[in-house]
Amino acid sequence: MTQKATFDLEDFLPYLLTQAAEASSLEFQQHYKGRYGMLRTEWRVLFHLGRFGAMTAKEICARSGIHKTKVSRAVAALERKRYLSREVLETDRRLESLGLTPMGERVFADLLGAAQRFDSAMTAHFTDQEEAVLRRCLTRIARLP
Amino acid sequence: MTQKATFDLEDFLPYLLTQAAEASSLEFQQHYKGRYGMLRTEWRVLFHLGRFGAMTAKEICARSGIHKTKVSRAVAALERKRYLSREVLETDRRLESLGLTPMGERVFADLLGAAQRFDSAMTAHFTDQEEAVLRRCLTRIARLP
DNA sequence: CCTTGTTAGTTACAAAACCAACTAATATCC
DNA sequence: GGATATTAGTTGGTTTTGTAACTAACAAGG
Repeated sequence: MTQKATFDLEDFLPYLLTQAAEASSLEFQQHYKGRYGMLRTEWRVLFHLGRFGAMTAKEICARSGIHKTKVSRAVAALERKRYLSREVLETDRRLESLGLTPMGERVFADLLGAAQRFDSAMTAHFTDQEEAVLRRCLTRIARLP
Repeated sequence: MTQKATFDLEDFLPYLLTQAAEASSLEFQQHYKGRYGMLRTEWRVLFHLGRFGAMTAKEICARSGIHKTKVSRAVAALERKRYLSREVLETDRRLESLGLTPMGERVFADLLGAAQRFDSAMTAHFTDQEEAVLRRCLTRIARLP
């Protein structure tokens, strides 16, 4: 990219990314927070369990990159809401299999649909080519370190 | 974009945006946090003052979109660090002109350089065309609501 | 002027994130 | 087999954020 004479915060990619992320996340919050009183980490944990089936907290951490303390609190919150149930594994009693309850499954189905529609509405602003580039670049940035 | 059969969290744009934003922000944090003990809002306020010169807190809010309570706390923190000084305006004594001290200017110059290098290093992973699309899409998303 | 309304900025309190220490169960190694 | 180390998950204490109420200065209408 040709170098600019001035450098504003809007030219700084981490800033641009943060602004875009906040704008889109805030809007989608309405669905999981407004309708189900869930926090973002709870929604993400619910998603993983709904999408991939029962697993341990450790596996959720590995898949999502969320820290174990956040997962632990999200699991406790989802359990209080009766969206999730635990079962200690007899093969290794440190481990708990975490699974969605029928109610949790219904919430997941609802939020999954909302997420798909939200995503479609967002990408409708772009051409197929733009969207492909956007997703590719974001994926690469997310894996940078 | 052609519809996918399955929908994973990685396909959800707000999630992808958040992951990319966190990855890039975390890395750049080292500069302002590691070297100067600053929080992100402090860095952003410092940037605006360095880039555009002295202004009131209200103007920082308008330019940056940061809420006034966060600006208020960031200003107080920057003042404690002696990077910023205030001057009550006699024309309207509710207003304070906020400006960087010489030390604040030095910190700004250092961080500005770091930001430019960081940005260049990031965009080096993309073609000019990809970068243009990326920035355009992000800007549009950031202004969605 | 002098009540009423607005604006700039701060502060107080509650919600949430962060980090580090902790418990309980299992694995390892002599 | 028993001390030591690891691993899964939780909890406590501190920082940071968010929200809403607050103060001080100015503005406007009567």
